[in-house]
Amino acid sequence: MEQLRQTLKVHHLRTTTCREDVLSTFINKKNALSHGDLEGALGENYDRVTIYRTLKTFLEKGIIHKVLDDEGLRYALCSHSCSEEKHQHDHIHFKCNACGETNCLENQHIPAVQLPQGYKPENFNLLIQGTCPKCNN
Amino acid sequence: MEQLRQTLKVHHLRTTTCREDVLSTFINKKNALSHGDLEGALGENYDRVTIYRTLKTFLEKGIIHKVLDDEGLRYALCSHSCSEEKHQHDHIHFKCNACGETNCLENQHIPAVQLPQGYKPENFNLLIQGTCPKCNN
DNA sequence: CTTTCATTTGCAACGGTGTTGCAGTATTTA
DNA sequence: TAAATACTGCAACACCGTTGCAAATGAAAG
Repeated sequence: MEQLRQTLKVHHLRTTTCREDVLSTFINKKNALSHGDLEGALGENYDRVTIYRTLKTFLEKGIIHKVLDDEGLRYALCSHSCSEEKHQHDHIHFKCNACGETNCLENQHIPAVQLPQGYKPENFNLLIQGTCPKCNN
Repeated sequence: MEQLRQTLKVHHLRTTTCREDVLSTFINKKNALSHGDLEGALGENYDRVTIYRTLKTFLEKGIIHKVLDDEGLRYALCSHSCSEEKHQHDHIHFKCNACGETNCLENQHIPAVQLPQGYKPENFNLLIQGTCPKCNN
């Protein structure tokens, strides 16, 4: 709770109940969340637009990052605290086709890829789809 | 032209001008296309909805596949003809942040990833963002 | 504690995306 | 050429994400 405020303060954001709630939702549910998920969880307390703006702000400040799967856009906490200037996201996301959850695989890094001449890579994003341990029985 | 019809026939689709035009657009422009791109190119001739349905049909038949980047959804031709049953897409997409184009890197495959216990992968999707050869000067 | 100022929120409205139902049209097959 | 089937266009709709503006809230200073 105090830690939430600390996180917001570090990123020069005012502490508001919406931001606290969104942030703690990300921390509690560990998987990636869509705007719709958050609206489902917090929608009675906050306006749609406010949640959109909160996500946008968190994105810009490097608190969360985008996660893409074939169904659309989600967001997940940045593990290694990213800054507004630098986002380093060469980690892997796993989407389970059974339960639908998408998770970051921490500590897993994307193996080096040999690109053809002239390509200058800056960001890597690997999405693996399949079945997760929970659903794999 | 005759080849287009052949492609449609192989997948048990009726040859219509819309399908021919959409397919030839994919073949001519080599990069991944969004629905909006196609609507821009063909929108005067066909209804929005028809283009959506054409894309959906091509997806199901394995003629095209989805390409995701942080701006949304695009589609690209399947190189190794996929079937309705099996889609194998362990190739790499490169999105240029300068010109905005997204391309499939043919012949490039995603290196093996060691997943934690219990994860059963089925599909791999690697998006690399950076600068492409055309823009890299 | 109160005042002030900047930031944040809620509301209303809007454009874009993608889907569905249905009637009419085009394509295939025989 | 006719009949059956598949495809298209139109209208309508739900959902996603954004913007402008007025009101409310938080931070900081007196």
